Amino acid sequence: MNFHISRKSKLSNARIGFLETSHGVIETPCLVPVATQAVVKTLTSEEVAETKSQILISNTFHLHLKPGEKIVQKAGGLHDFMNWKKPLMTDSGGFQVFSLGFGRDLHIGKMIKSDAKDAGQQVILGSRPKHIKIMQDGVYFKSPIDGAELFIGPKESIAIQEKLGADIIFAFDECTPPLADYEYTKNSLLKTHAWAKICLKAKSKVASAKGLGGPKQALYGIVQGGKYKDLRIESAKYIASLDFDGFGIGGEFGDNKKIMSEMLHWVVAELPEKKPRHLLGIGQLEDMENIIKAGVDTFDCTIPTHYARRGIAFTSEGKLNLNQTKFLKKREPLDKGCVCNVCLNYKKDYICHLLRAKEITALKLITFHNLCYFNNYVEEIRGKIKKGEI
RNA sequence: GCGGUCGUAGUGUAGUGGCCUAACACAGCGCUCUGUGGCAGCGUUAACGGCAGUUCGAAUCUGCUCGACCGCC
Repeated sequence: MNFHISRKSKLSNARIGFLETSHGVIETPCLVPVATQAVVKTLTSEEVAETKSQILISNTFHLHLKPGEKIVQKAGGLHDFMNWKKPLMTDSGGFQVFSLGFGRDLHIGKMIKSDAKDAGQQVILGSRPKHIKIMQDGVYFKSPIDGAELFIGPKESIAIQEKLGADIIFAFDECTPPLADYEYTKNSLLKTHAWAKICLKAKSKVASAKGLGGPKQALYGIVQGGKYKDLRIESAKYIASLDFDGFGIGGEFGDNKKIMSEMLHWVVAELPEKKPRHLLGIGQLEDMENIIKAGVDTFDCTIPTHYARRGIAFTSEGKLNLNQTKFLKKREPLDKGCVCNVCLNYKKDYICHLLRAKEITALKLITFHNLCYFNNYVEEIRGKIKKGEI
């Protein structure tokens, strides 16, 4: 993998870059749609390509469970398996350490809102999640399929990701819970750092016969540190000192936009200029300009696809909940300025009807539109950087 | 015409004298969702067919009435 920066903003940390992989080049900053189970839910890979999506991210944990990396490897790797010709990333499973652990116990996501804090819940040093065991060398999960104990540590994650064969893979980390106190976060950080080193060591230096894994596969380290400035900086410094091809920034980012930008600036200041930075799991429309201005090159987010399946379309008029009956009377496209295939061919009344009739095509149409809308939105931001506006 | 059964939120049901300020599911309306359960959660709107009576007290018992369904002439 190669990364070239073609333009740097004079007004911010924003930059235009080209990330070259063996499956093509992507222009950054760039949204990475989420294909957890080797599919962008509701769409075929060809349809995803039509939404101007440049790269997708799949998930190590989920694909390890189903269908298992051996099946994918036999199919020739993820690209062939899912018929996606462009670049791919795989997340390491580190997020599942949170989402299946404290996330599940406390019914929280990584973006905690202040009312949950008021409930007095906290994760302190010594707290243990109910359904998984976080150990020094990895994590014992319980398979949701047959309840079998399932161990994933840094070595295991890398081995799986090499078999899956994405262009960019991530180090195994613990996504720190947003309710974690300083001590827990610090301790968690040390684990993530130790695992980062093991991941680097575990990664094959020689290309396999099938071209999966090996030197062509880029490995990103992940910065944690929660909401604590000194820990974020410590983590960024440490991860940056290791021989990673790029960097992921994970964990929580506060509960408002201002804090998010601030936290990103702490981290980005410590990362090498020339290597790509990926922000994990963040990408609301209203966040995009800020995270890009903070110096983020790629970012994955479930918002466009996840919201689509709840009937919510993103438009220049804001979020529209197409379940609402008022849309049955609107004979107009989701967004009047959008030229995506859905907006050119379908109207709100029809999509509203499909949603209310529980027809799966509704989810597909909105997913397609939302991805187009998000990708266009990022494209516009790239345009602004090129024009020197941000 | 006679006999019987039954009428509870939009729909389907629960409740058979006081714990009913009437419950549940779905539908409706609104909100939440950031390294994804095509989920889920939260809030909210909304009903005892009608009229008399019995009773301290009626969705519940009685009478009449209206309506639906079934059976028989």
